Amino acid sequence: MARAATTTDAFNAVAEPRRRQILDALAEGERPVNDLVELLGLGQPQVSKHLRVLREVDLVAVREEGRQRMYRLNGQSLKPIHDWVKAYERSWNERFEVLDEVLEELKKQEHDNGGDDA
Amino acid sequence: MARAATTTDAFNAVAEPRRRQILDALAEGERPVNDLVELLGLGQPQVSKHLRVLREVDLVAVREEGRQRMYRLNGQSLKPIHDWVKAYERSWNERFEVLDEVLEELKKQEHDNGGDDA
DNA sequence: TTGACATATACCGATATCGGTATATTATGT
DNA sequence: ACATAATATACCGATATCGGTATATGTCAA
Repeated sequence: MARAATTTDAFNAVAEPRRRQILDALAEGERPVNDLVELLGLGQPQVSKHLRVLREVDLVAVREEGRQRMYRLNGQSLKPIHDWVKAYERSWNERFEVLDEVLEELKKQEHDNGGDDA
Repeated sequence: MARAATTTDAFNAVAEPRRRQILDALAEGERPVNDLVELLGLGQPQVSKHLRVLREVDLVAVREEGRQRMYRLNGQSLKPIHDWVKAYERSWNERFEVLDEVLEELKKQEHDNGGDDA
């Protein structure tokens, strides 16, 4: 077995920085491939391949317009990632520190009351 | 060039589901390696290797205790991921829908006023 | 010191990747 | 019909990965 395919997950697809760059660009609106080629300074085939990966995990969608393919973002497919990291938010967010202190205090009081449940 | 090393990024490290599982387990508190081996149902060497990757991107830290290595979470290293996806939150969050409608309305009014800047 | 336990590392084979180059496909304009 | 533009696909070489197996390292206990 090797590493999981990039097309397995949003997690795997988004691990590649170029693909994150593409999503960031599309966040501002629909774009044809050549726009992205210029923006990334990467070869056209490479960009097309990255877009294929993003399509396969449903992070982007395409619309044909003449000989151009207009790519647009589908941010919803990032939700699983967001949901997962969100759970760790308290690790760095000061907003939770007060709450944590309160909980700690409650726990201490409970302990001071002794273990008897009567 | 090949795919970026798993130890490049939190993004790359976390793309592997086993490693996410490990972090989830450590979120509940410090654990020795063997605990994780049981939890994941994976070979001990494999777990050790996943832990190495997580260490290298600073997602976990170790503490020696006798012949055991107690691993603990360092959630702060997930912040870059959180920050990145957070920007896309409006794509699925209803909370933003009202705001988006307002902005859309403003844009329409601006357009109705005509393009002359006098 | 000898043996058992806990963990890390070395090596292997299979595989999917990434950028590059060349080429196929489809649409437009003349 | 022909050339050109926009995009997709095929092929290549290099590489890092993942699980598996075997082994090294270090610690405790008898």
